[in-house]
Amino acid sequence: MRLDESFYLRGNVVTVAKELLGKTLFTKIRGKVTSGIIVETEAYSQIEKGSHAYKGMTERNKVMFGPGGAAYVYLCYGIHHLFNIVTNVEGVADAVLIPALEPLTGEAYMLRRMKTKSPKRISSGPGKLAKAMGIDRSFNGKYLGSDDVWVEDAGRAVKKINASKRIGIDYAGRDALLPWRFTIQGNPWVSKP
DNA sequence: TACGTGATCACG
DNA sequence: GTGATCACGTAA
Repeated sequence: MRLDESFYLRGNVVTVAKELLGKTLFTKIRGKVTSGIIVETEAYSQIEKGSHAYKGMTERNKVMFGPGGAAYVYLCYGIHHLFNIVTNVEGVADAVLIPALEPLTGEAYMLRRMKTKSPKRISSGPGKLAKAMGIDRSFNGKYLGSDDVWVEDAGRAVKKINASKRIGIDYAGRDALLPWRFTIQGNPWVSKP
């Protein structure tokens, strides 16, 4: 069953980040459907330095200030696209980064996008995930109820969630230590710590 | 451990 | 305008 906006509009981004584990992310691009189980998430809140929204709204992050349930996609280091899901109500800029998933359907399409024949770790890392799923900046601002990108609850149970500090935000000082990275413990598709 | 790569942001 | 910076990935 497809998640609707009430899932994303909730006020606690950490809760939403945890509950996204085990859900299935889909994209459909020019008729090509790919999907994967979300095995890793990172929560970002407007009130801490790790978030793009910490210093207020800019042209890049304005989607984060809209209502939950939109995709926030941006280019990082000039090369990689990173895929986030905006949460919370309009005016509060919370978001969940999706760094890794376990391929489920359309793996052949993912391999072609990655230009590799090895199925291993094609989506373990935020940049690789976006590339494998065909996500680029044209997805920025798209609502997750659209026909291009959505999340479904397949009723998959998550046994144990592991919490750790988020990756790549050392500049955030004390906030870099927040244990807001969540992974499905033991899942081999989780990105390297 | 080093660095490619280009949009973005905070200055003027 | 311009320069520093950046929620990564890969090679070595």
